Amino acid sequence: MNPERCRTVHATLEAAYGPQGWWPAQTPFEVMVGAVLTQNTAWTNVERALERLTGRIELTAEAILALDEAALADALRPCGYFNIKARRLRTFCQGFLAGGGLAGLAALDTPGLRRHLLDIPGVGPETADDILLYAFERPVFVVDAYTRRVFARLGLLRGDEGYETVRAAFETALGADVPLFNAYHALIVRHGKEVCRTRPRCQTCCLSAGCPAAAVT
DNA sequence: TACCAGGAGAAAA
DNA sequence: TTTTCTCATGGT
Repeated sequence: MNPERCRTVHATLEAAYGPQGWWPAQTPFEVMVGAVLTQNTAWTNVERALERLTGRIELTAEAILALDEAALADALRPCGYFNIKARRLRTFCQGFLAGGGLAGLAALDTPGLRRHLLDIPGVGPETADDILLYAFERPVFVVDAYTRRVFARLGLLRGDEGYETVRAAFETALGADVPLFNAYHALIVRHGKEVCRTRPRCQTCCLSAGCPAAAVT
């Protein structure tokens, strides 16, 4: 990843869309719950599920674990995959408490915290990195499907690289910069929603004249 | 009607 | 080891 072009893409997206103010949550724990619920799911549906859940219980690991799995799944119904997500959310809460809760996890260094999160069934690389960056403010770049799609179209990625390869490429190009990582990932998602989603199978939208990112090519 | 969404894990090849 | 399948509601 060419560092200069990597920064140019960010500047171009920021100029096009402005600050995104991520993550849309009130507390670090809400970030974590949202990160699990948003797996392969539109955020608007996650919001519905969070509203249903917080309408029934306090949003704490203890309260979630006190709810039986069927009741939890019912609350999560609007965000899809509700049976799987109920199980994953309960498992996550167990891992959260086993790690000493917010304070215990915050005391871990970033590699240790990442390992702990990845050891929790249902937490993959992207979910772990969402949590690291947006809940714990650690300098970890979040890679998602939009990142691959946009940067492949820009010719900055092949598109078939492994998760860790892409993450390392961004972190090397940009240096450890939490506010930048926070803003950049949010802008990529915004761009994906605004442009790529309108033409999901289009391979060239980021190269077209109407695309905000076209200026970097 | 068909496709996709801020993935992850199990099963099959 | 790599690819394919499953999970599921809601918006476009």
